[in-house]
Amino acid sequence: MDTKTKILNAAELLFADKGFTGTSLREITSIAEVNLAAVNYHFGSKKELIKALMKRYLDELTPSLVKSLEEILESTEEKNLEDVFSAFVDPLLSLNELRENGTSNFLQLLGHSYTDSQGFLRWFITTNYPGIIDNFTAAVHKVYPELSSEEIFWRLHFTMGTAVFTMSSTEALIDIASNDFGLTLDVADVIKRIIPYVAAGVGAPISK
Amino acid sequence: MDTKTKILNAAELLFADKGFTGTSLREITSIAEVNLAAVNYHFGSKKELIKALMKRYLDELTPSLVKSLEEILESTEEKNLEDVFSAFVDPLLSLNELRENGTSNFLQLLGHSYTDSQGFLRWFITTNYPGIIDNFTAAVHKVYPELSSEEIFWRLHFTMGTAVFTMSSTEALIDIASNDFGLTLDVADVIKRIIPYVAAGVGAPISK
DNA sequence: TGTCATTTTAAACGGGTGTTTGATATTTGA
DNA sequence: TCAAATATCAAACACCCGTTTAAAATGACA
Repeated sequence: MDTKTKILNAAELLFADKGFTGTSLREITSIAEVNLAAVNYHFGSKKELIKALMKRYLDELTPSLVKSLEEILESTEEKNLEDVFSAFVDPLLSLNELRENGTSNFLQLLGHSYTDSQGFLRWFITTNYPGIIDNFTAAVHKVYPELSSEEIFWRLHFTMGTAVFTMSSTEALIDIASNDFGLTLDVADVIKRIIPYVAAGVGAPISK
Repeated sequence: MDTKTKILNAAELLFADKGFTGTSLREITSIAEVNLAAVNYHFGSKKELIKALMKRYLDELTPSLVKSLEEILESTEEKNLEDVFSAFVDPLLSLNELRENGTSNFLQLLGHSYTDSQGFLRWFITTNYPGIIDNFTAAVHKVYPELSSEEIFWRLHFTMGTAVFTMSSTEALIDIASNDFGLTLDVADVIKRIIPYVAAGVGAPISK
């Protein structure tokens, strides 16, 4: 495995767990078993490393997500909101085949992009806005025409909040679920529980 | 204003904006206009300062939330899920009267507790679990008896995710909403948009 | 007014941070 | 094969971190 990949893999592990500001380059290069200076040599800076890490997932996710949503848009069959969200689920779960814990790692990284440092959220949205948000808006509009695109925008972000937050705290929640309800759960289980929730949320009646 | 309060106010501002690990004691004491050593003198450590900051809100919020939920439990009138969530909204919005931007600050701090450092989420839940979660579960159970307490537990956490993440990114989102839809919004507007969403989410049909 | 506890202060402590340097290996292509 | 480009390395850079110290200032109370 080449140095760049070793760094990205170690960074993903640590960033997802401890956040961007909470993880040092020395921890990363130590786990990656490469020299400290390699990060700046290959990526330029810590900030660029973070972007490269997100890009590695987004390059995989965005096209399959766009395709999945377009299939709904072009389909002649009757579709409902759960179908629209299931269009999200398969591309997201396929990140698990790409890399171990790919799905939850990506969503946790996305969560840190929201809260860790100002600007990453904006960067994420602006570099992926047209592909994903427009298609999502169109797909929701198809199955729920009364909803304005403005309202869809908000409900999409509520939905992202739900997914991202849940994944960021999956470990703690699975632990609590096990202690209080005697359940053993994995990421796929949690996602299956989220779908009815967010589908109902996006499909909520329009308030005045 | 005494030193402790000056520190707490400055810490709240910075922690909410930049997270716990992203904010240094030197920034805090500089903005609070107190000596650097005052934090360790009055609070013991940075970690204890964070707990004191959360406690300042929770001492205010928990009793009024419990009371608000108990009113629904004891009410003989017919209640629906939107009523249950409105029970959350008033106590949350009243934090705005306690302190400027109190509501969004608290929710952002809560968000950082989840993602910033391992352990704070657990601390928050265990110190507030009986009061809030049990009452919420009972209130939801009253208006939606078919839902198991296990399912309610999950849907409550999805709801917290929605609220916490929306507030964590309110600034960016309000900005985008203004650019793309020509809207001017404040926190109360956003919360009003969230309620139908989360009420519908929690009230979603039970999946098999 | 003088004593004693409380609070504030400047300075230093030991250690960790991201980044840069210049020398040394390693790989590449003519 | 041998020079040129690429990659790795240990060491140092300048700076920021949370915490501690011991002296100075302030407060309360007899």
